[in-house]
Amino acid sequence: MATERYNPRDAEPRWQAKWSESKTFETDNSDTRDKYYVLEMFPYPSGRIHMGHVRNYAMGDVVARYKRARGFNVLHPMGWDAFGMPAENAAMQNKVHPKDWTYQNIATMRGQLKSMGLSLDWAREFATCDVAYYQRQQHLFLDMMEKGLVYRKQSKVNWDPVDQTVLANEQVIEGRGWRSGALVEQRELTQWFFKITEFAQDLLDSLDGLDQWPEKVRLMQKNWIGRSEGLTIRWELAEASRTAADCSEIEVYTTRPDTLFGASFLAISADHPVAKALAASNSEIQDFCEECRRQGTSLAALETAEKKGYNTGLFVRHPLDPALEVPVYIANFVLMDYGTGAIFGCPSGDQRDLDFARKYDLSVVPVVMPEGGDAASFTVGTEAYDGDGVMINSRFLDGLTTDAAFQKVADLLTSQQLGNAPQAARKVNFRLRDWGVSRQRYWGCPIPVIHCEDCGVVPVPKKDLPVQLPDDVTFDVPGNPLDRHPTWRNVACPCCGKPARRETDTMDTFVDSSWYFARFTAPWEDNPTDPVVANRWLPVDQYIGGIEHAILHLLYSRFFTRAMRETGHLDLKEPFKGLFTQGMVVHETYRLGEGQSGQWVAPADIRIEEVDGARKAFLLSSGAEVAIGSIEKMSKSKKNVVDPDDIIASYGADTARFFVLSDSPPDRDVIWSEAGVEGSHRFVQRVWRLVSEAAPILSQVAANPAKEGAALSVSQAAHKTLQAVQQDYDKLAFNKAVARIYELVNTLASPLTQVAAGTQDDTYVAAVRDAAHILIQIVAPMTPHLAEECWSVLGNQGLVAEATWPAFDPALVADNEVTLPVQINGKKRAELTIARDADQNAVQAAVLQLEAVQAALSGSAPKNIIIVPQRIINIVV
RNA sequence: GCGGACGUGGCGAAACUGGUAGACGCAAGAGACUUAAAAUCUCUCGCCGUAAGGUGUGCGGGUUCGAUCCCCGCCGUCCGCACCA
Repeated sequence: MATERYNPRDAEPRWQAKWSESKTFETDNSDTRDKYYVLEMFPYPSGRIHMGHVRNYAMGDVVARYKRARGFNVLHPMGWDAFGMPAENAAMQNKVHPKDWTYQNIATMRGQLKSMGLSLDWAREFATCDVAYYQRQQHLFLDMMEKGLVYRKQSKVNWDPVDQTVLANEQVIEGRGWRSGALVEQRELTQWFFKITEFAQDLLDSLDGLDQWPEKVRLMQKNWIGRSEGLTIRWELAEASRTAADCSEIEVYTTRPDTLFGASFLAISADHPVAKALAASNSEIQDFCEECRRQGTSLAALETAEKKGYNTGLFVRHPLDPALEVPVYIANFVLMDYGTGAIFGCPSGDQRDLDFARKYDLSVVPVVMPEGGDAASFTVGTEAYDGDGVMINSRFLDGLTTDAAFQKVADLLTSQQLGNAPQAARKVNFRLRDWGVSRQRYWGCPIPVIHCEDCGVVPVPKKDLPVQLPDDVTFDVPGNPLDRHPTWRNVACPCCGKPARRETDTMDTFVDSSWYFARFTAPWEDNPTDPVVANRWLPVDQYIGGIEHAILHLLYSRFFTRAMRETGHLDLKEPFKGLFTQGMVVHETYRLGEGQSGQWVAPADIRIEEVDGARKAFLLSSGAEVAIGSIEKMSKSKKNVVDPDDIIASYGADTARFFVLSDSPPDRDVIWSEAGVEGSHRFVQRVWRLVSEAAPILSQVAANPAKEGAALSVSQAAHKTLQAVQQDYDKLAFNKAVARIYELVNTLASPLTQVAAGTQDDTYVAAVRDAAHILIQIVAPMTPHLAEECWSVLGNQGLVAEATWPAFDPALVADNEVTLPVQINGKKRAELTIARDADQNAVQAAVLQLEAVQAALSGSAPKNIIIVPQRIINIVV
């Protein structure tokens, strides 16, 4: 019987409309079933969705649909990370208002996402640039200010003098602004900061509890937070040095107080107060410090930068022996904002210090040798020894382990007085810095404060929120339009009523994405959250997104969750219980011509042929051969992009979804290929053909699995697959689920064809219908439109999207007989099929009867027989 | 430099963390149906060998009845951090 080909262009919009009409995916906060919150990282509205989005949202959608079928009350929302620079760049280039540009992009991309058939609750959609959203963000900011989690301080920034804006480190390329190309200056600006360091220890400790996060991400965060335990030690300046330094001591942070007797110099940062004091009266020092500051802008230069120092002529006294005097250098490798901006150098125990000492001819005293070494002969030449070991040349520390020496020095110096304070203090240090959120830009959330000459920094009263971005701005002049707006920045002080001015900085867009997951739980609320509702929905059970957000976004969100707890908007610490980082979608590249004159060619403009067993690419227009290049992340510059719209238009959303979930494990990159997509499309068509051809007969019999007879194997295959796919979905192993489903379709092909031919009895048809239902339900999370179409053609009422997950029959899943591989000396030589519950003796007796075994033994007794129940038999001869 | 991950057919991969290596898909080849093509269906497909058989999970060792999996030493690829005291 002939059926029509499955036409996704007809079926997909139809089912999307149906889901929308019946509000299938709108979530009710008052539903009392167990909750499940699945969230994919929301997109930046750049203009169009790309394949990476398709993969990300397809994965989330499988989870959402699967959990819904399993009976959970699922929250699966979507929104837009809508503030940020590209909108301003577009404004400058194309004279379009950032707001218009952004909302137009959102409209386009919303349409694209809807065409994917995602089971999203669109009723909760918002964009972070919606006034309603950023008003609540300002509310949070004020609450955090009140709790002391927000403060202002002077901070060094990369300043682009042409664009008149602050640049992020990654926007500085070889010391120049990425847009303007101007030499970037280091400027001191007063900036707003979030006190993320307040939670440093907790952010670190809690990582242990995030057992559903990738180990890799936890490790990255751990390193980023960078906890170290050490000692701050005060070094007294020699009398003669005090006047020039304008102080009497230098404080140093060290994690290796055990190596103190190896100290041969002190090095301070160019920004250290002592360096500044010296520079004031010495132009050479001033020049050196300037040079140190300049090198800080170039990332590449840092790697190879030579270790340079300037001998200040100052001396400090050794804390363990005042008679020892140690020279003080200004060094280009010492950072002012880590530790105390000053270090002591122990050349024998640190490669960098050793290089420095060799360069400036400072003494190198080995103080630690590896355990079991010989103290008399141990020397350090060109390689420092920075491991643990035994103390030498360290007077009263000699013979101790590094660990014991650390403790002994720490105890001694913390109880020893210098002046009227302890000479040293134990100190835990973090690499993590406070989060600077000020951006001198228009398209962001305005920081809700007012600067008054009399009252200082005054928070905007909550009743006056939102502080709304003015629409009448222009981008024809560089700099922040808010800063030069004629009226917006002028405002009366909320305290004294005198003329004052608004803060014109806006917030880093990472702030916007640090709490959107909480807002989704009640996006209509007047307050940032409804704490009762938010606490019930959070944490997000499964968060899915790119590994590129492993550190910043996830760390900031963890911080915000803690801050929102302190301000009463939430009551939990960790926002994301499960995290999954998906791989990219990559594609071959094609290049016409070589070297400089070469041009990238889009996949759509070529055809692939096999010539003498080798794949070759040819230009469609001219037939010219095109070089097939490496497989890389899809990018506009390399033209190796495939537009999801095109794919959906020609193959349908189900094919696109199914393809991005097949083949590669979801955390690895998947290679987009035309052949692969066609394979997925063939699968979709095949399922439809098999089911629809059998449908007229299947629909006349109620589904019922077979317990015996001809259809038993059909029912067994279906129920086994059901069990396996269920486990795969639980582990997000979509590629394995796909393989299982292919297998099931292969086994059902013949039974379905036989049913269609009308050659089978009712019992058989009932079993096949049961199997078909299982197939439809297990593919439904991946190819939901196809599933609905099949479901309906079988005459079923209601939607698959609303159907309960089928239960597998344990009796059909367990085999009565097992086939065991039989090894002889570890190599497989035979198979033995035997009752599943056969005991050891029965197995042994049976295996010895096997021809292959008898041949191997040739009459003699086996040396050993290993029987692993239901696994394997190994006979050693 | 430090930290981490990975390495399996022509390709993407699987193998219940010690038990039949290569499931499933892609590509390729042969055949059936067709006037023909597409679609569909059947079969073959790690390597060497006509075959029996041998061999095989980056390379070299080790533990074990048995190793893709555990241990030691190399080689290679990718990612993160980067003067952090």
